[in-house]
Parts: sequence; structure tokens; C-alpha cells
Amino acid sequence: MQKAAIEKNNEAIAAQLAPVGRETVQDRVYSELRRALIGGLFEPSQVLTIRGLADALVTSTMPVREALGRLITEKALEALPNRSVRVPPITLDRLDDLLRARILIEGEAIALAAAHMGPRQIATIETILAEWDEMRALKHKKDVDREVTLNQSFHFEIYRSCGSAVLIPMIESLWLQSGPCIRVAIYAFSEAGEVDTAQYHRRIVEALATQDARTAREALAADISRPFTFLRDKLQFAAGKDQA
Amino acid sequence: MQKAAIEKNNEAIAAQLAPVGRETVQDRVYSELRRALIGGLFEPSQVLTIRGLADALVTSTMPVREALGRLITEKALEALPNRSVRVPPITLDRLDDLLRARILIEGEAIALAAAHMGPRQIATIETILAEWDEMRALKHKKDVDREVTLNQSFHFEIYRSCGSAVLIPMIESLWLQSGPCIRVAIYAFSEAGEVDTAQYHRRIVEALATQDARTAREALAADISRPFTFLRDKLQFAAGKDQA
DNA sequence: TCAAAGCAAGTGTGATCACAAATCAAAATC
DNA sequence: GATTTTGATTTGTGATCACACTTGCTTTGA
Repeated sequence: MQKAAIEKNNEAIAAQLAPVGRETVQDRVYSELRRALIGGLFEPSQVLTIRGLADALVTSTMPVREALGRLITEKALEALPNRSVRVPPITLDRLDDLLRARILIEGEAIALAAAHMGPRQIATIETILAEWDEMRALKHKKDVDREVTLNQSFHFEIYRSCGSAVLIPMIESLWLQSGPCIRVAIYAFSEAGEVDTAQYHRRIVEALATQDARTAREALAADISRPFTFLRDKLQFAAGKDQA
Repeated sequence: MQKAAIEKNNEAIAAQLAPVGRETVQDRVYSELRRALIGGLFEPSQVLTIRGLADALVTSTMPVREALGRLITEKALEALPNRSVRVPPITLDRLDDLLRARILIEGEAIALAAAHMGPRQIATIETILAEWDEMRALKHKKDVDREVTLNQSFHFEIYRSCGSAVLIPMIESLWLQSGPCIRVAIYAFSEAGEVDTAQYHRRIVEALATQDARTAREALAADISRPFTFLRDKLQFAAGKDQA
């Protein structure tokens, strides 16, 4: 058999086959916990145990403990002096801190993205916007999970275009940290008959389409701020009621 | 025995004793690797093995693998598809990316710190400056390790005053990522008979003392940029020579 | 009746082992 | 002599176990 022929055959096969990848159990656990955190499936202050999660995810403790360790270093979870780990609780200071950091970094990312996005990328985020409208039109009952997912897709599709391998992981870390808080806000939004989020997103798309970095940054800041200020007022009200 | 008397005795003991703490092996390994990384003890592109590090640190593989996992999530190390881990290599793009992120985030931190720092904090960083001068005056041969340490103390003493529990870990992550690069630059600086770093630091202190956030931010940007642009030129020159 | 001591279940940490994949070098093949 | 194959060694991953610490409850003692 000639080696050239074999080589050619291999290439032909390679073109057909998708790389199967070799995701470890640990990676799956990590992704799953991230998803749960960003989606707000865990409540702030909730304590997580290694064996409990291992049972829930049907694996041994090994991958879970490593995944928890990773989440702790990116401040998505918090290690108590007892050595137990919990979802960080919400405080007013932390809320302000997170918001400021998100506006700073995601603002920079979108400003960079404004210069890098082509018609191709704009079309992609417009698709997400259309999906959102569709969802809102069809079903009267709120699908918070889907809202969270679409919102995430919208934002990260933009951030991916910023071309910075350093900023994106930081933004992911910030979402991980604000996830548990935001979920509370989104629920409250839905109940309060929220102003349409799509409106804010449309302003962002318009700015990006015209490569107007400054306007995009401002529109994004407004979009991000909404749930935070909402939650902030709610907490402040609750605190005031406690005092009385 | 009256419980009041016992209580009082306990308090007396507590006042004398320092809390012993309960640092895990994993934490020590993690800190040690961080120190090595920020200090630039590992070279870019260097591959690290779990068993190798475990032997060097005289522990089992368990704490090392968890520490490595944590460092990978904060992008201080890189997981290859082979499942081996290495120190991320230097590229021009990555250098620019890191510099931009550092100016953005550390700039914000120092601007916040400018408003928060009292005479107490100013005095602390002036002490560090004095130590620097002393070191430069006394010894002619360069002590790069000490330079790195003092530089780190100076910057983080400032950042600690910014009052943001969100920004500081991000800055630490950025230092972790740029550590292996910077070391190379500092060495080169020392050989090239560098312009005195203390000069840049003094400008920062002056701005902070007068609570001039804008000037502090600019002075910091200049300080941070130096090693990066230096390294950038060096790399570009090397790349040009490769082509020829 | 109440607080302190004691006990038992649960939890995180580290060590060790088994296994699969990768790597490198020597040997076999053309 | 160059390339492929084979085999031994190394490496990361996951499971399991032993141990120490915490926690919550029961029991004991005043």
C-alpha cells in the first residue's frame, strides 16, 4: 500500500468526522455547576456539600471537589472557615461593587467589539433578538430559564467579538458572581410586569451596527444596571423595614 | 467554680494566644505556585507535571492537582489538549491584551484608592519606597527577587485601599498572567541599566497624597506600560530577525 | 429545668491504587 | 537507511479509604 494513498484516505475520513473531544468528568461537573450558578439555580447563602452534589450529579466526590475548588478561586463560591462552601450572600456593597466592575469591563469589551463586528456577527445577535420577540409573543406565562439563556447568548455573542482572550474570562467570572443575585431580580421583574428588556438590547444592536462604540457602551451600561438598581432598592426597602 | 470566673479566665487566655489558623496543604501549594508564577520563576511555555511538583514540594499529588486546577481556571496556567499543563507562552497579541486589561482595571482601582487613602496608607507606601531606595543605594549587584517583591507590595498596598472585593482578585489574576512575561523584562531592564523605577512610583505617591485620581491613573499607566512596551519591542525585533 | 458533657452521623482533606492515554526509545520492517 | 511498529515508562483521572474536624442530638449532672 502506498503511504500517499493512505494519507489521502485518512484526510478524506478526517474531513467527514467531527472531533469527538475528550471532556473529563470534572469538566462536565464544572460546566454544570457554572450553568446552575449563572442561571441562578442556587440561592445566595445556600451551602453546598461535596457528597451531596456528587450524588445529585451521579459521580464520585473526586470531580466535584476539584470543580468546587475552581469555582471558589473565581469567587463564584465562598469557602467558609468551617471548610464548608456556600453561594456568596447578597449585600448592598457587593451589589454596587459587582455593578461597577461589570460596567467597567463589559463596557470596554463592547467598545472593542463595536470596531470588530462585521455584518455576519450583527446578523447573529439580531437572530437572538428575534427569538426573544418570538418567545414574548407566543407564550403569556413567563419562561425565566429561557430569558436568562437568551440574555446570556446575546451578551456573550457580542463579547466574543471583542478579540480579547483576557477580558472574556473576567466577564464570565463576573456573571458567575452576579448570577445568583440577578435571578432574584429577573423573577421580580417578571412579576412587576417589566419594561421590555428587548428595547434595551435593540438600542445596543443599533449602536453596534453603526460602529458607535460610545453609544453601545452607554446602552449596555443601562441594560446591565437595571436589575442591579432594582435589586438594590428592594434590599434597601427590606433593610428599612427590619429597622422599623 | 463560678462560670463567671471561668469565662474571665478564658478571655485572659484568649487575649494572649494568637489564632493558630488551619491552612490546608492545598492552600500552601497554591500560594507557593502563585508566588513562583508572579515572581517569574517558571518560564513561559514550560510544562509542569503533577508528580514532578509534588516531589519538589514534598507532598502527594492530591493537593498539587487541585492547586493546578485552580491556577488553570484563572488563566495563570494553560491546559493543553494532551492534558498536560504549561505556563502560557508569550505572544505579541497576548502582551497587548494583558497590558490593556491591566491599565483598565488597575487604573480604576487606583482612582478609587485615591479617594479612600488616608495619611496612614500613604505613609505605608512611602515606607516601601524608602526600602527601595535603600536597596538601590546599598548594593550594586541587582537583586531582582527583591525588586519584584517590593514592586508587588507597593502596588497591592494601593489596590487594597480601593475598597473593592471584586476588583482585587481580578488584579491578582492579571499579575499571575503577566508574571512570567514581566520577569523577562525586569531582567532585561537591569542589564540595560534601567531608568529608575522609583521615579515612576514617586509620581504615583504624589498624586495619591493630593487625592488626584486622574494623575494617579496616568502615572500608574506609565509605570505598568514600561516593561510591556520594552518586551514588545524585544519580541518584535526577534520576530524580524527570524524572518530575515 | 437547664447547661454541659458525650456520642454519633456527616463532611472535607489527603494518600493510595487502578486504569487509560500519551510519550519516547528501541526494534523490526520495507 | 528511513519509516513504522512495538513495548516500556510516564502522566493525568477517577475511585476508594483513612483520618480529623464539625455539627447536632442525646444523655448526664447539678
